[in-house]
Amino acid sequence: MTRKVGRIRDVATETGLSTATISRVMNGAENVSPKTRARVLEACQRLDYFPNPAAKALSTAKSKTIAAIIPTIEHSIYAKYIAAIEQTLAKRGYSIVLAISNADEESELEAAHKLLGMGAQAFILSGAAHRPELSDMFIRRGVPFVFTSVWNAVNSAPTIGYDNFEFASRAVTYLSEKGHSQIAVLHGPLSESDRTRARCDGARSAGSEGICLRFFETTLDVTGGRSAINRVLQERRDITAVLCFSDVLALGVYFGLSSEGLTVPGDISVMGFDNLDWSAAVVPGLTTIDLPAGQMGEHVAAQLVAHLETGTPIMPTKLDASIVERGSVKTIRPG
Amino acid sequence: MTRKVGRIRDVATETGLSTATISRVMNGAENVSPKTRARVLEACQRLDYFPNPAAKALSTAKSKTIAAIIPTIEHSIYAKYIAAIEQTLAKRGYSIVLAISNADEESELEAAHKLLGMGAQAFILSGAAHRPELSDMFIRRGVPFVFTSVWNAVNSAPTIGYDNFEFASRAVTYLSEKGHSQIAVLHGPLSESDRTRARCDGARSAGSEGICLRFFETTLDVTGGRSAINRVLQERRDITAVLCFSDVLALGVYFGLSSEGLTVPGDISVMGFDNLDWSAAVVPGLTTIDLPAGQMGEHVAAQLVAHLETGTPIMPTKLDASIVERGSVKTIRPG
DNA sequence: CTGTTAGCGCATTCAG
DNA sequence: CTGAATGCGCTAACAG
Repeated sequence: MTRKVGRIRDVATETGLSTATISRVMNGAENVSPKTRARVLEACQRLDYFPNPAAKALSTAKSKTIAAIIPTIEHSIYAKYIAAIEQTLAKRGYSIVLAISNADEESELEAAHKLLGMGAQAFILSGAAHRPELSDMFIRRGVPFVFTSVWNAVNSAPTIGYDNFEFASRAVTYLSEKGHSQIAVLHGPLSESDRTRARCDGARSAGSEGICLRFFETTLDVTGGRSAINRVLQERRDITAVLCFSDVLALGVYFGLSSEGLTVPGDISVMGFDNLDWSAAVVPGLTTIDLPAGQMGEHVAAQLVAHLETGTPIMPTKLDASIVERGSVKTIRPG
Repeated sequence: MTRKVGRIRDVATETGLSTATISRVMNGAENVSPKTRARVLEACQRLDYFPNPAAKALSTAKSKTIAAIIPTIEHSIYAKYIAAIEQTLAKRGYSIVLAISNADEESELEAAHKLLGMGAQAFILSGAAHRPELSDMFIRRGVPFVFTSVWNAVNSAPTIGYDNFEFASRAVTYLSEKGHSQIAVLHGPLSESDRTRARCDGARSAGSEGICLRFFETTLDVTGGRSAINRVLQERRDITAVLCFSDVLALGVYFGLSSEGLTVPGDISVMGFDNLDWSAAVVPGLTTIDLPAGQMGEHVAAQLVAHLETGTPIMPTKLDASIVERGSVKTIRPG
């Protein structure tokens, strides 16, 4: 078996030029005569030459790779987010290396270690709860990082995300304006996500004015939504609306309700969180908060690349979301 | 600003040892005295030393990185698959770099180029339709690659996946055994996926024996399922079962049917493909094909790493799937 | 058990 | 516009 791939030196001897010139051509430097450039390009083609990534990275101290550590990829909202990051990065010549922490701070730290050791130039994290060593590590090494999916003005590290507290509060307000005063709030495991905790707090903050909130924790999937709504029905038949902190939960509620012979919004109103791609297609269409997951991904990716390339400081960014009104919430008493 | 990170040489001078010894310690070589090892480790800690990934990669010609190019990440089935790959690779000290091709062969080729230039040591592709240059490129460079999500015994490249043709055929057979002879088949865009084409062919192959199949192409999402079932109802009121080549489509069918006042499986039986995590939670539970997405991810990742580390040849692997029977398919005339 | 010596493949001065 | 020389940080023989 002959040598796997050509090296810059092969191209140099082949063309009778120096490696410096080849390098110039490969990197699109201006100061190369068109003739030479053409000759080099032709030889590269012929020898199937491809600059060695490791050598290049070593020489330039740039791997063109950005790491993202996410709690899980199996919730569509994260899939959308990752897709946006990848597309944005790709457009700028960067790649994304992925790690999944399973919402565990320890795994997150380990993953960060590993990805640093893989040459990631910057990090995209999720949420606000992390091991303190995490930031320390990035700061010591001068590796830029940003937290997403949350918004925290006073955070020491830049944050690009949205205010979960506010969104939840807004959702409750919306529901109360529709005349609902007995509201069940369905949410995922509090222990796993600071975003969930923030949403619960936000809901509570809006709920104090004469409307009664009941919280139900469950697993963050359709099955969880179903079992939670069953608990709701058992405990509180006076509930008129259920706010789900994920559309996935809402879907479970739809089915749980229908299997009890109850209809949405006739018997109970349902509101979601996320605005997943199917939220418009269910019957009735799900009224939900349109989380800017895609937009967030684009923002983080774009800003991180800009920072890496030109030193532009990373701007803490607070993304907004609106409530998309569809058919799942009924007005109980007008005005 | 002082130097970002310590280098091996710093640790060497700090401890009064040679870089070779430091390197030995960092790589867990046996032939280092415990005392020396401890001293080195301590110094690494203190100097916050971390081997430079690029230098290491250059020296060893190993980046410990594997690339996956997928058509889309927004279908849960792929998310599950990616998660499995990531977890398996992580356990073995490898990372996954991701690219999304949007089911476009041209983008796929570009992405492969880019990821090669990032130092990926192996490639995980999806489907069987690719630009011929793709394989050429990998072969020339001696970069291992495998195709997934499909099964093709005669493929030149190793394949780890399942037989879409067979699964679809099996699904139709299942339905016909339940007494259904007028079946609508809902599928995504034929032009975008060879797996979809294989499934259609498979269904057709099983359909020849006195049962009538009608194919409906639509977009591969819940909305697509809804609109397709409407077309079905308009064109063929004699249909008793609909086979969806994705659970996502089936969900749309559920809602489309219910909004027409039809019930599953009372009026129409529905069968899916994928067995997504919510398929058991919908009402009625969705009878579907349990695609081994997670298993497939583990297999590919494990085999690729084994091949990279020990040269174990990659075994073409055909994964099986079973039909999980839940409540969405009714028996029309008993056995 | 530890040190010395070469590269790995490329980018980048500095000359010319 | 092009070439020669040097170094990026680490691993891997080869000595001792």
